Amino acid sequence: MEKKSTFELIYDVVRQIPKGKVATYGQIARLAGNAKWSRVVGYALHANPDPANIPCFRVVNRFGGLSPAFVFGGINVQADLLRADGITVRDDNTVDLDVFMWNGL
DNA sequence: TTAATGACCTATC
DNA sequence: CGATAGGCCATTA
Repeated sequence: MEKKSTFELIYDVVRQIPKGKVATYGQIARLAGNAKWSRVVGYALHANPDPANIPCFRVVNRFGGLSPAFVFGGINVQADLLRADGITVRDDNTVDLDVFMWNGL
């Protein structure tokens, strides 16, 4: 039943995000293979069927701002998780992409 | 089945 | 340089 759907590709990229770094939807979409999956990427993370291996909290938009709706338990929790990874989360739940934007190994 | 929406980005004027 | 518009894929109703 699983045939490597777009979600799998997106999850695969998100899973490659190293600790202490964050990736953007567009970047993930690009690494996934198509730079137009940006929307589907957000959808995939929104579905987040495997939050255990899909740290959506490490995924931020182009502005470095986290999502308005978190699934792990609370958006403020995400900021805490990012901080636990050594990431600097701003007061507005924004991350410094200039320092943590994952290059995409 | 069709239609509409969505945690977005990129390109162009 | 700055701002606007459009587009693309998948999911859900």
